[in-house]
Amino acid sequence: MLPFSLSFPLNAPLHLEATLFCGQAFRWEILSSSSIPVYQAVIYDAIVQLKQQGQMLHISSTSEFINNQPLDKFMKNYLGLGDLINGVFPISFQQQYPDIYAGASAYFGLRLLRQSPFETLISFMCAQGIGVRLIRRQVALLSKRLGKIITFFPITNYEFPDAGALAEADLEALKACTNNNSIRAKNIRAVARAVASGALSLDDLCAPQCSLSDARETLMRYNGIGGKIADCVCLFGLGHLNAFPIDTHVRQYLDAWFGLRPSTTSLTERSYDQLAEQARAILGERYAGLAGQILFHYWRKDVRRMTAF
DNA sequence: CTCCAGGCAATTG
DNA sequence: CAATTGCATGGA
Repeated sequence: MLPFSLSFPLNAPLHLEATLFCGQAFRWEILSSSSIPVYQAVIYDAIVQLKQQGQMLHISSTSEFINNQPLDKFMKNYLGLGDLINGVFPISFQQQYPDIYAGASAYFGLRLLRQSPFETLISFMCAQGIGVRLIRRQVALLSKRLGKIITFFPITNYEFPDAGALAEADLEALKACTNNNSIRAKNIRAVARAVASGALSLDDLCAPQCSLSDARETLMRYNGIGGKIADCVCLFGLGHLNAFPIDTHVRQYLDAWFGLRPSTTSLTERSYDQLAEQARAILGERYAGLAGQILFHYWRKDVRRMTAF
C-alpha cells in the first residue's frame, strides 16, 4: 500500500485487466495474482496501484498530485470513468449484430485511458510491424535507461523519459531501446526534439479543443507516424474517442464480422481512410474508437485466443 | 526457412 | 493522384 490512498464507488463494474492490458497501455504489471489482483504502473512521476473489490475501486499512489491534479480527479479522468458504455454501441449495431454485441459484452468494463500524450506518442512509434511483447520491452527499456528512477521501498521503477531526455539521447543508446531499429530511434528523437523545442505542442492537439483530423494531420507530418499510429495517439493519449486505428487485427475483424475490406490489397492512406469511415458508419461517429477497442480486445482474446499481452 | 507482428514511406503507373 | 512495392527486426 502506497502512502496516498483513496477508494471510490463505481457506477459500473470495471474490467481492469482488459483495460490495462488490451494494448492501449504498455507499462502496467500485475503484482499479486491472488484472488484480487493488484495492478501497478508508473504514471508521470508517481507509482500507482489499483485494486478492485466489488463495486469499490482502491487507488494508492506515491504522490498526492499527478500531473498537477489531485489524485482522485486525475485517476477518474485517466481511467475514463466518465465514459458510459451504455451509449457506446449504437442501437442499430445491437440490432444488426446481436451475436457480436453479446460476445463483446464480456468486455464492456473496458475503459479508454487518458494517458500522457508524450508517452503515448513515443510508445506507439515503437509499435509498427512488431508484436506487443516487443513493444512492451521497448517502452520498458526506454524508461529504465532514459527515465528517472523512482523508488518507494521496496519498489523500484522508472518514469517514462520526458521529451528533453529523448531529444538529447545518444542515437546508439536510443537504438538499443528500440528493438535495434535505427530508423525508429532517429524518428523518435526527431519527434522528441520537436516537442522539447515547442515546435510540436501535444496539449494543443487534445480533444475537444482540437479536431481529430487536425490532430492526426499534425502528427503525420513527422517521419514514422502514419495514419494508424496517429489514430492510436489520438485515441489513447489525446482523448479523441472517434479515432479508429486500423491494424492487422482490426482489418481481420472488419472483414470477418462486417464484410468490410479495403479497396486495395495493401492498406494505403486513401483506403485506410475509407475503411475507417465505413467502420464509423457501423459503430457510430462519436465513440467508434472506444467501441472498436472493445471489439479489438474481444477479437484477440476470445476469437483468436491470443495471450500476448 | 518462412511467416507474422497493433505500418510507414519511397517509388511507380 | 492513387496504388504497389520495399523495408526493418525479433520471435514462433
